Amino acid sequence: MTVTTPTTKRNSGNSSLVAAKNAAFDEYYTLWTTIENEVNAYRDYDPDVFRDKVVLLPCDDPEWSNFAKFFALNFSRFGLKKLISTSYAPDSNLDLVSYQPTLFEAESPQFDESKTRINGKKFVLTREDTNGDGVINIDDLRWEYLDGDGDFRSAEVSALRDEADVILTNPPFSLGREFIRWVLDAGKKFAIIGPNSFPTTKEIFPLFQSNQLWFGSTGNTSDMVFAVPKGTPIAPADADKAARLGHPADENYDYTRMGNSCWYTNLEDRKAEYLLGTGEQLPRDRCSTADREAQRRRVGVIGFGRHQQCVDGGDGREVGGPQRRDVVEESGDRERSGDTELTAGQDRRQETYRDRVDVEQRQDQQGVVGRRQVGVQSDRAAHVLEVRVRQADTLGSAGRAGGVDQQRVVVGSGLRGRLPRRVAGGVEIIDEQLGPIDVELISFDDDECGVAVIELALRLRDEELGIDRCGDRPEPPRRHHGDEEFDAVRQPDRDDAEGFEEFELLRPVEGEDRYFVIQATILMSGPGSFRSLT
DNA sequence: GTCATTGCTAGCTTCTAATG
DNA sequence: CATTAGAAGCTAGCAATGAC
Repeated sequence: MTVTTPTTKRNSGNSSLVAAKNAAFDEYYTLWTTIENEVNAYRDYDPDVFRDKVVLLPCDDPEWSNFAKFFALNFSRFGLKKLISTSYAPDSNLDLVSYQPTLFEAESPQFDESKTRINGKKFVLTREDTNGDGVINIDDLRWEYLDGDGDFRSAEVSALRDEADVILTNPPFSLGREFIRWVLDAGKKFAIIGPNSFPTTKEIFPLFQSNQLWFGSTGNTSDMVFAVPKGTPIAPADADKAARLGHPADENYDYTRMGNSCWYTNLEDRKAEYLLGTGEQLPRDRCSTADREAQRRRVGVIGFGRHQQCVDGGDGREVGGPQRRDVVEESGDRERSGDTELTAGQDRRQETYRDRVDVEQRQDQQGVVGRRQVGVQSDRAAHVLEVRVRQADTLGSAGRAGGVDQQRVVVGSGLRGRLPRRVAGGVEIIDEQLGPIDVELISFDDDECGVAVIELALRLRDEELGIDRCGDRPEPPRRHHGDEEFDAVRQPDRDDAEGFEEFELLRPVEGEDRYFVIQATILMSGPGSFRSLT
């Protein structure tokens, strides 16, 4: 990982970047919690996501990498078939200032003074209890030198890739796009950390469009903290902020933060299933990858999801936080019974449409279209899923999300007070100017209305409006402006941060040029009260 | 108790120009 | 012209404090 040498003063322009390249180092360590939170999101969706799988961690030496430590520790619990971790040769790492082999390596019989500098290493953990202590863990790792330097593009590491089912790492950002291509070329599942600018690049954006990858579940809406070797120059403000985020300098590491790092993955999480109870549309055995993939492709999910953290108790239990599978299943039951469990008398938290700023040719339409209780998750709290549909049409320059936010315009006021109307096969809301989907504030005092708007949202996704049924047409028609899709994704996350859970972006299909966002917000009610989740 | 002011900070957003 | 493993400043939201 390369990072700019921090300065205490704001540098102007790219000089800082250039200086960074010259003075860069490659010693940024992903925190255990960063990995754990993200992996928990995948396992929360599918507890067997790693079961009987070969997991490859390129460029992750278990002597320092939390990736390797994390998966080694959880090897049995996750049901891994095999864990492979490779490291990069010190002499090939031009950013590495100094290198000393660890005692672990130096005291091993296969230690080689020359190879330790010019060869990468391969660490393998299998279901074989090599030391006979009755458990499979990091102590059972076997290692050897690679023939080459451990570059992921080498033939030998590519062979390991081909053997693997899932690949996770924090690759050099400068190689991140190449790394993603390297993974996707082999058709593998992956999760990596990269800069939030990836979706704006011409290589990655098409991959988002075609649902070959999406943002991970965690770390996308906050600064990501990394450990660095003691003495690494860090801007005091960054160190302070890392400390505020729970990572003050300790005896082993200093810590810094990066505001532009996030997860990218093609692993499933709750997005598609959770929104609108997608799971209930699928058969009970929907956990098959094929089904999920088909479902995802149908709905065109991309973008952020914010998961509540399931804290790993460290003993195989997951404590705290709702069990989301139960949420969906229970919600399905309720839905099938025709009971939307609208929280009558409770907080109807009306959406306030703020920031009415007239800006020509910009519009961002949204309305609350549904809310329903989706199940009791913890001892005392019930969760309520609020669903909104909005039209996202962020015309204008890309990369100006703030501008988009500020220039939000509320439209569709002509629909105020107009309820969805049941029609054959769905729900109908007609607006002369905006077409058949725009919804303004909907009260759920009328349960039928609540049902109707849910149906509306489903129709939006599943039927003729705003759906890109992938596969038929890999390139949906797009407008000339580049990043509106990304803007649209980011927007809802800011709109209602409290309890914000998921969203789906529905891309235009042939003959349709509007984008729609279905956004879900989780609210929680305790006994006798109703509050949002923060 | 209520309102105004101040201070802090999480979560972003904006700025920048060398480079290929 | 697109891109850049960046850097750090901005601001809404919140809490603390003070005035009344």
